[in-house]
Amino acid sequence: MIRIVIAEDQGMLRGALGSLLDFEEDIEVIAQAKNGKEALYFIQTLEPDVCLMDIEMPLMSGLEVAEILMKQGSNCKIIILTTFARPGYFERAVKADVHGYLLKDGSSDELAESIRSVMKGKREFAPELIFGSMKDENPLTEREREVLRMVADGKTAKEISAILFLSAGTVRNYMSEIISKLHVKNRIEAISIAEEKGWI
Amino acid sequence: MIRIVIAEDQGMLRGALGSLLDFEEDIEVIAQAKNGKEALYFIQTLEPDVCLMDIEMPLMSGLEVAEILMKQGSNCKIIILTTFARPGYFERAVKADVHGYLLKDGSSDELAESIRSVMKGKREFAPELIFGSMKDENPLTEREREVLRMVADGKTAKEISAILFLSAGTVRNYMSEIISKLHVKNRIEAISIAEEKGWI
DNA sequence: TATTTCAGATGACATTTGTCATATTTGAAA
DNA sequence: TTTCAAATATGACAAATGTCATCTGAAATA
Repeated sequence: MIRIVIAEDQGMLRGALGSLLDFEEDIEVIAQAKNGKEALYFIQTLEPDVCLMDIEMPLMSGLEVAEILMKQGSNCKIIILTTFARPGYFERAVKADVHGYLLKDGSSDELAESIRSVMKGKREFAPELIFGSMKDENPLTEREREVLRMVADGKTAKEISAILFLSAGTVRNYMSEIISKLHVKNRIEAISIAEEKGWI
Repeated sequence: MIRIVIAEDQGMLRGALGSLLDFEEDIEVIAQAKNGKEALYFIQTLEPDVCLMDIEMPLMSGLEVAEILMKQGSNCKIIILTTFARPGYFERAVKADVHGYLLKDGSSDELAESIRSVMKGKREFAPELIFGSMKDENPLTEREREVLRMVADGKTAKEISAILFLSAGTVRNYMSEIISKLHVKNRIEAISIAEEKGWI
């Protein structure tokens, strides 16, 4: 019997997947988490074989949970299940040594098959990701991402400079560099692109 | 037997809901649409009793489909099933005379109950919506929304003025007015707020 | 009819944003 | 050890953005 935990913040999908996977002869859904913290807790206390993990969840993202578990040397096999094929997310997931990265696009039958496959030690990655993975690397430095994240939050150069203890001019330079690197014409486009690619 | 069509672009949820609702004794899922156009086609040709409709879908939004069906005097009862409790969406849905507006947060059992209830002529609205509905009205005029949508798209005042045959100054005035109405400090915050509330 | 409202425009102004050249320091890589 | 990239800074400038007061003409409405 494969013991699994489902971590997914959208109630309807969480419930539906839970019911459907529980119908499978060899799979048992032992817990359902609605945010990252719950997921971490369930995995640490229940030690499931597999965790089906959404990325964008409240309190803690699925990627953060995977990274913590890796550091702790957990034996639970993580399968990321998400909507977006963002290269940034995928790369981070691979680095966190997840056993699968699937898109919320296939059927639940395929999902059950992937779970069995992962239990046998295989890795399951959505084909869309394999091709889109190596190209489209994040061209931004850590500092630039930090700045862009705050800009995306509506902060002005001056506010950011105060938070980061930089001069306002430096913050402007970063934005200029970001805009140039992303080949866009202003900060708003930069935000769109970076969010779309999962770079910030 | 209640004949239903499911319109939902996310494959996993569509499939899972389809399977689960089909397990119900009195419900038959006769078609699954993955975008608005398909949904419209299925409803017009198959004449289901109920359509479970997502809002944000490719090609045509669920709200557009509902509006078209109302104009055509369709008998199919529409139940909107969406993630966001945006007052803007809700208001539009009510005007399109939908029979239900539920959030993707409840369980699939509750969903089945709501479908039965709607078949009996009742209207099913998520309680979160009822309270959030009348307040938080969209303060923006049509023109302002138009401008803000383009700004959110990364366009500059000059580009927008060319598209709308306005002067660049007028576009700036609109943005100024928008920023003031939304009580924010710049265009980026204005975009965030308006998108969050479903105003653009 | 008189009044108000709305879309649109202008001009002036301050502020913010984006670009560029250039410089220093520091740590990592060759 | 030299070299290079990253982080930081400054100053100058152009362009875009945000604010305000004011104006017109058309449409709605009291």
